[in-house]
Amino acid sequence: MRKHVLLYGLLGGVLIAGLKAIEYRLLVVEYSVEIYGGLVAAVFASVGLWLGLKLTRHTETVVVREVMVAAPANFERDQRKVESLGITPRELEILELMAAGLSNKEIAQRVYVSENTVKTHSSRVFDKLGARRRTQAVQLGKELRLIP
Amino acid sequence: MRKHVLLYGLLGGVLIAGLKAIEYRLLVVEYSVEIYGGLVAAVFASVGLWLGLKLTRHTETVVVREVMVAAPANFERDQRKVESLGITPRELEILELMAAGLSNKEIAQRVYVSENTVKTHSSRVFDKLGARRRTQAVQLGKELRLIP
DNA sequence: ACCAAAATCATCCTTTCGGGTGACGCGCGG
DNA sequence: CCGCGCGTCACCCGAAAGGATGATTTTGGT
Repeated sequence: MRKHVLLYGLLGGVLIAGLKAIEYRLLVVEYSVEIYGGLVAAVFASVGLWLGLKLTRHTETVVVREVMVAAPANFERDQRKVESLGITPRELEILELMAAGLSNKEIAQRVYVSENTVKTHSSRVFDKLGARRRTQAVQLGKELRLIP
Repeated sequence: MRKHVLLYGLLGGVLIAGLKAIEYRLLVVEYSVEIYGGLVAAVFASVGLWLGLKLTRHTETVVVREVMVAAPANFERDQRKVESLGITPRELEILELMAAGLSNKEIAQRVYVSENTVKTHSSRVFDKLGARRRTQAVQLGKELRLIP
């Protein structure tokens, strides 16, 4: 800012000096006064305009417009809760399939493991979520933003 | 905008004329040239600066930031689907409690009926929804907007 | 290479679910 | 009055789910 003012003043001085020189050289020319008056006007107007623009260039008003967004469209897993509960990726996967309404047997076929394995995973999930039934686990999973 | 330009030009003309008059009146004064040059400079600089400010004052940058707003707050039951599926209010109630993760026994205690009754209700709901498991029924119920 | 976590599978046992069936009472409309 | 829809309840049986425990294999990081 101060730089601008100094520059401005300096520029003014130089201009005045220049004009003075011009004045003596163009004394013989008629309307020299108007000419250099116009010059001065033009230059300073330009500089002023430029300065004005410069000073307000970054005066942006940020308008935040809140938009209703379909909530279920963008689901973001709460990774912190997942970690704090110590739920593994596989367990999360089984939980999702449970939420989709699949039985243990169907889940087993889907992920190519034995039904026993699915039961183990689900048991662990229930334990970590504090759930006793799969419907409860699903409900908690959705509430805690672990699954969509 | 054009108004500004015209005003600017007019003001320039007036100033020039004024200066011309001043010039003749102050001919005797030394440095009259510098004085009115400075005047011109000052005036036009001011005008330019003012114009610059004026032109950019309302340069608002509209930033649309999509914000997640509590969307699931508004649940509207699809009454048409409820009727078309022939689901009774009581069945819907049991379905909601199932979705909350309650067991048949817990539901029975909650609504003051026997567990057998809850089982018949749930069986009917499964039949009407085409579900084989309660988790599936819950999933379908949410999908069809029968329950929140 | 080694350790810990994760994933896998199994077995035994209990509880819960779900299907099927039958029955009873109540209220409402033909 | 009688039928119908709804809500209620019961019994049986097989399937699915859940708890407890132990074991083996994969995998990821130091």
